[in-house]
Amino acid sequence: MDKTFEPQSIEQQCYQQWESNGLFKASGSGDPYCILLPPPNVTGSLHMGHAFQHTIMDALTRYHRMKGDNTLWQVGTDHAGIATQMVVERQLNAEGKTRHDLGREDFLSKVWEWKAHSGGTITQQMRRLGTSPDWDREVFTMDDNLSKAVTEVFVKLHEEGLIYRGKRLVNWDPVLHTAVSDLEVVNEEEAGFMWHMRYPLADGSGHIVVATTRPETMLGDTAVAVHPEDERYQDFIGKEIKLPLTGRLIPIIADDYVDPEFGTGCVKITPAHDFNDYDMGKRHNLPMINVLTADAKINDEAPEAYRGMDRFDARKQIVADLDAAGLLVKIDDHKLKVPRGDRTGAVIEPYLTDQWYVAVESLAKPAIEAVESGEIRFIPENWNKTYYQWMHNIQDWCISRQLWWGHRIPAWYDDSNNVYVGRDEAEVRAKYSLTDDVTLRQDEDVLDTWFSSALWPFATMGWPEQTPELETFVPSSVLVTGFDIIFFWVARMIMMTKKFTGKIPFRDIYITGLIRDESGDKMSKSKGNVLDPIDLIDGIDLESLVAKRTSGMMQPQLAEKIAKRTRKQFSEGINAYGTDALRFTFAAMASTSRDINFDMGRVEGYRNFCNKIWNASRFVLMNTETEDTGRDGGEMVLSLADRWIWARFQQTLKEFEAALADYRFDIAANLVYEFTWNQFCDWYLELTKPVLNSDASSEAEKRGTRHTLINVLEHLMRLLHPFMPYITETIWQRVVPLSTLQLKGDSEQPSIMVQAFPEQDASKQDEQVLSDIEWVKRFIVGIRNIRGEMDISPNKPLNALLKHVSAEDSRKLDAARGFIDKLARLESVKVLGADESAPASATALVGDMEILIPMAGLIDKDAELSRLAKALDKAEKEVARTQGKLSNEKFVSNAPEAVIEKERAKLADAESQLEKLKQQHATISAL
RNA sequence: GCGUCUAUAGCUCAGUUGGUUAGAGCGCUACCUUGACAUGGUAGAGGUCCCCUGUUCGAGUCAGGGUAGACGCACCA
Repeated sequence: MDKTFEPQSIEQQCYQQWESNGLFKASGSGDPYCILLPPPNVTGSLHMGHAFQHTIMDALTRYHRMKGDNTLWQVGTDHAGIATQMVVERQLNAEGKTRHDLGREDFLSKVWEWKAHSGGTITQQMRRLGTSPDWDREVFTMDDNLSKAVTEVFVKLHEEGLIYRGKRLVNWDPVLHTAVSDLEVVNEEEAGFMWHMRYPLADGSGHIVVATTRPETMLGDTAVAVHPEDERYQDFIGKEIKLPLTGRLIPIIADDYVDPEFGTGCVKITPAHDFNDYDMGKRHNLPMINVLTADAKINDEAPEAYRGMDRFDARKQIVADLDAAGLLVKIDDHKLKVPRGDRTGAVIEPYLTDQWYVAVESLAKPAIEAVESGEIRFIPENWNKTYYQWMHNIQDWCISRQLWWGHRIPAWYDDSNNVYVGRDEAEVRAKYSLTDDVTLRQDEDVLDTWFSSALWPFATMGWPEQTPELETFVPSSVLVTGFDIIFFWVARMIMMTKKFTGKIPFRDIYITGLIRDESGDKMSKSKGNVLDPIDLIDGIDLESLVAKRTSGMMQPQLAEKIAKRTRKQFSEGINAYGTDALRFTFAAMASTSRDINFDMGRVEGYRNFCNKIWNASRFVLMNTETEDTGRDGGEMVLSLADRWIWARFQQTLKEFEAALADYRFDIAANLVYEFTWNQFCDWYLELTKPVLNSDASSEAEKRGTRHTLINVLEHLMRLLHPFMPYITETIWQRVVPLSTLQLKGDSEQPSIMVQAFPEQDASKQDEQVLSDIEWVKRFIVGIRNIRGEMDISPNKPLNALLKHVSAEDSRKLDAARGFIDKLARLESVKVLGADESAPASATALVGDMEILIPMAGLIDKDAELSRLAKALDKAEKEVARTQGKLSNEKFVSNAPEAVIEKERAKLADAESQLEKLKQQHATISAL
């Protein structure tokens, strides 16, 4: 084996082996365990959030597969209507064309072409991460069977009246020329203005001043509203205004909605361009005048002067014209929330159009109940509050999009615009008895991408066919996802799955935190702080990293700053840490926190951990590969250390599985890290050396230790495998032939990933052995302590004297003498009788037992005195603390007996220590 | 406005139902090339658990109030 772990030399080959041997498939036996991959956009490439979530999903999948469950990780990608269409349109634009030049059909075949060519990026990257979904079941949301499910759901919901078409105000993206749902609009506060404009009364008797942030919409005003009880405006209610620039007459109305405190207390009402005004327009039966075109230019409803102007140019012109007419009162600075499309960043317009909607109220009810009843569980639990809050106020879902790429709406119109919904044109004709002479044209619109995503839990299992998978893997076991798509996706899956299968889609919803950079900022291209998980695996040199971070920027002026920052932070580029280190980092960071600041230091630390595992394995193999490990029988004697490491392994295993059951991957990761490094490497491997290297040990003892070394390592590899698939597989391949494991699966090409997870074995949990080794450790550490602080070379053999040795101490000493001599490097150990006096010595305490290292020629008096002073101080504080507690009458009468007992024991310990330390201090001082 | 979350070592974070002297990794200090590993070993330093008040025998943990920050939903034209 190489001296250091080289991940790149093993990973890819390892993965190909697993995939080509079909090891990712559900076994078909055992309890079903299923995870649905949140389908990433085909346009996407793997980011840190994916890598994090995929690590969690893969760890769960591998763990349950090894536990013997019938484990399926269902994989697939999403057609991502808007995102994908934008990518392909951008390519066309670069050639100086638009999608309209190609026409719908040709454009769509271009998109399919793009998908075939570039759509596989993310799934290839997932393979680099070592993920183990069943690739043979990979699904694309526009596959035929998925499309069939989409149509089926649409038709059924329509038949039940839960999908309807209507003319309403929608969020309109004037760049994309499509409606978007509320969720696709982000409202950010921006600096703007409040214009105060004078509206003259029609009878010339005066005027009223309205305040607005959007003066250009005045072209579509159909009323001015005041509060019914606003004393200032009582006389105006019912009068008419002559709307400036248009000359239209509009009424002054009274409505509770108006806040008299805000602005002037008079609101211009534009029902076709504002959601609140729309409602008011309905209440008062106001006309709705749409003054905008689909790309947000002024349309022909407006006076000729403004027609064809962009909305923002029109704003300037209208303000100027009002000013010129003496109607502009003032302009105040004003902060306002500006709605922008989450894809385009364009300012969204409320826009009056015909769209398709899902009436969600009746679907929401059972979806709320599924969580309230505990049938579906959020982890961490408080996310259910977010869920309820949204679900209780849920609005009808606008599902039609004026795009080309997506599931086309299964609705047809005749020449009189009567609408017919059905699975296809033939069915529509039959259903509505339409003869062939009636021409039908299909609705041009497609469905919101999230409509098909909502069907993911059952559509991927073959619905509407009644398949065995549908039976077995619905509900799935756990959904692992980020909180950003609870509404977009999670809630809608619950609604749709309940509706169409009667079952819940998943039992647990594990909501992960969001990966941010090391100082808590969101990773974004414009901040230049994005890390590519693949770069952490393979490494990247500085120049390539800078180039990557500064290329293709929306705002090129930021490039210089980003380059500078990158050069400072990664002066050496990024090392190749390997997949296992990256995965382990994600696992270790997966606490309940909602923001996770990604710290490169952690990856480096866990890369070192990989190396530690690698070298520990080298040590084990060096001592076992050409030796008898007891596979074929032969007498074996297990040392105290051998029995201890098994007991310690069992303890770790138990806690590890408990942590996984609670989705506490951070705890699980820390447990195995601690066991591997601090127990197995630091202590156990050292404890085997005295056995293996000593002529005094019998062949049976050596065999027992070799057997333990190889088999604990083999168990450890299986324990670590869900988090670190590559390194464990690689080492395991070398280790398993020497172990006594009963192989599962293909015996020609065995793989760790289909072996059984280590089993908890109560018979190996041995408290006595655990406490014996703790005693040994304290003994050894005590001596090392003296060496460290007295500056005695670790190589110098020492002679130790022991005082106050109990029968129990004596037993432990006998059992562990070989280990202690070697690890503490002792030349001799002598137990002093009660009446024997000791020479001046440095001391260490192990419980009541005192270890003395005679100072003659070795020890610096002052150093030992200061060491003792420190220990004395500690002991004194402890005595004072416990005494204080125990002398408190209230504590003694109120605290549970066990707690009091514990305090008493602590006090006794501390007092006896203090006594010994005082004596020792006196002895040394006297020298 | 309604709701959720966060604040612990220089940095990034753990700390279960209140009960040892509050932990880990990284970083830092000193020593160490010892035949698994310097991506290592041994020893060590480092904390007003954001602040205040309360409940309790006992609070990092519970309650109330504040401060600072993050996020979600709804929004006033």
